[in-house]
Amino acid sequence: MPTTLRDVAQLAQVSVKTVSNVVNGYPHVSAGMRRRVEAAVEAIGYRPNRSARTLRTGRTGMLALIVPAADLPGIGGLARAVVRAAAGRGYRVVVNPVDSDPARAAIANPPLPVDGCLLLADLPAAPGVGGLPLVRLGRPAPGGHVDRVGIDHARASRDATVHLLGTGRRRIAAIDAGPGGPFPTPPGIQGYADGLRAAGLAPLPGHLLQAPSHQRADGYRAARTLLAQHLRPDAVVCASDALAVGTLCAAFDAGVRVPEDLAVIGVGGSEEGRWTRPALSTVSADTGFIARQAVARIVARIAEPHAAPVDVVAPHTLLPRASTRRADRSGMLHASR
Amino acid sequence: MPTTLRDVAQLAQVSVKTVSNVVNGYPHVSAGMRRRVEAAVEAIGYRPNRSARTLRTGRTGMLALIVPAADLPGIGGLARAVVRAAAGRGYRVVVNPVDSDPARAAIANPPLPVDGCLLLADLPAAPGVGGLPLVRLGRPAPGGHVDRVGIDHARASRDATVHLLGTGRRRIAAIDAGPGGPFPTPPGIQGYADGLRAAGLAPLPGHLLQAPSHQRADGYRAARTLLAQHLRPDAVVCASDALAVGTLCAAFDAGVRVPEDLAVIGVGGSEEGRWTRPALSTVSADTGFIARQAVARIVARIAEPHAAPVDVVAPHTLLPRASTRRADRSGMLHASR
DNA sequence: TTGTATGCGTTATCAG
DNA sequence: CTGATAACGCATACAA
Repeated sequence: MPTTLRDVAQLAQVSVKTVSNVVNGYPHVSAGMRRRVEAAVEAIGYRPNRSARTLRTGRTGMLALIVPAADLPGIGGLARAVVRAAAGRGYRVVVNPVDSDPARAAIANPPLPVDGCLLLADLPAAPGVGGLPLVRLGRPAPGGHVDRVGIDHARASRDATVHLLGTGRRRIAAIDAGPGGPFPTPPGIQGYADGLRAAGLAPLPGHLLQAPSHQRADGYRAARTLLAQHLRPDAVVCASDALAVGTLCAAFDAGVRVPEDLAVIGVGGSEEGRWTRPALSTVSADTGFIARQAVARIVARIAEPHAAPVDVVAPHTLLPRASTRRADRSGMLHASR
Repeated sequence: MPTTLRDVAQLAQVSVKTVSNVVNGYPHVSAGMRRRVEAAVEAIGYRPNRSARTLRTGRTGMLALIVPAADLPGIGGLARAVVRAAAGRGYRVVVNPVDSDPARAAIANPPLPVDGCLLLADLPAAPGVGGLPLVRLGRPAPGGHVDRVGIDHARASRDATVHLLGTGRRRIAAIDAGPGGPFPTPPGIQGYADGLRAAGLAPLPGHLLQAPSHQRADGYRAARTLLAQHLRPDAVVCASDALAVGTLCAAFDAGVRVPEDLAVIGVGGSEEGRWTRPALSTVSADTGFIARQAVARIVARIAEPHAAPVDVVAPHTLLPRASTRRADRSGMLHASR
């Protein structure tokens, strides 16, 4: 027994069009009429039928935020930021967790009645798949020309590396993750190597790891490998906070002290990193900025589907915390100053 | 230029009805016809319009999972479980993060075109708000008669308390959280007190804390208060993993060793609890069970809106990890064994 | 087994 | 400023 526009019209003794006008805030309605209709709406408890509205207008007023289904640090914070940013522009957001593998299908098969998609995570996705406007969050798509909003991961890694160098570390390792396919060099590794080179150093053999994905367990495994090296690193740059959390655990389990024996830094600025002990140093992405820009992008893309793709680089900030604290009394080889 | 059923019909030289039949898997269609139509569908790239379908049938095939917008441990895992369980019954799930305060409005104002809502978190919600079928996940609603699926929190707390007693702890404190309003005694506190009583003990004054909400920071603050007590507890039962993570951090920052000086246990069985150090002991809820039952409940509720509300109690398991490990050599007062 | 016709609740076009 | 009316794309009762 859903109540319709006609019911309201009947009760208020007006036409459907008038009710529609009132409901949609059409300006040219007399005040008296408006109040009469509003009273009827209230009395009968009318709620517009979104499906009918969508069918008619072709717009849903909803955006999908597609995220990996795994329980990863940082997703919650980004989701909240996106919801807020979208609300400011009259859009609702639904979050759509997808398993990493069938992801392609989930996107290609436009499952949700939405006006556009925000795609988080390193999911493979051709531009405009499903015919839906699409904006990537995070890393740029391997080859495709798609709108994208995110930090410069190479620079983030470089900044992290420089930070570690500044605290006296010299044997710095790196863990990146993601689909390695079309990438010549993963940006995390690239920036790390740049940072090292700028200091006249070079990555040691076996100090560059590429994990399959950004799970804490991937970071854990990679870190174990690292810590088993003959020349054990005294610091690790992780491409995400998830990897860094895994690294922290691996160090603890191996009896390696953080930050005394090993400094660890992540990328993302996730909430979870504030709640590890030692607290996790991280290169924090400005999620508010990313969310606002992403929403602005997708809105623009919806309006102008064939415009040239834009790449928005979000600012990042290094957040030094306990996990990279300078290790003054440790037996470091080249401790500076 | 969206392609419609008519376009397909025209191309395949059949009626719309036939195309509809094929698309919807109607059994009585000749094989040849089916293949012809399918070819046309493929050729033209037809995708059914969900809004039109929903308008016609009144069903969206979607469920909303309403969660708190905060970045909390455990939500991701539950969301994944719900998505899977729903997929098994032909439903898609959209996750809808809501800020804790305007939550009421977000629910009352049925925002999403869905057939039903699964409501996580301790949001206040009258039964059938928004006219949508509703199932609560987690704690039972204060007074309302609503379907609900979740563990028995009192028993979970009791089990946790008994576990701590079994490891030799005697000065056990408890931290619960949530809207305290209509609750006579929060279930977490209740079960904890029961467990203590069964061992002939009683809660010490100042050892029962009620935090405003299940944030890590709430746990942190409560734990600080606890650790500042004259008679410092040697164990804490937390009503959620989020509170427990905060407690872990508070202990670390205060120089209190876990588990030697303080045992900590949470409730939830979240992924994050596996990645703290020491790893967090927890009373793990069977999320798969909860998700399946919740979906079964909401499906039943959609079919039978006026049936009597059901309360499904999910099984829980105690997962002992390092954070409650028996402290053999510590200076405990009444160490048993 | 397949085709025709109707209406789901809205918005938009056009007169009044 | 307001009212009648035609789509929007689909599923279904009914007819063939």
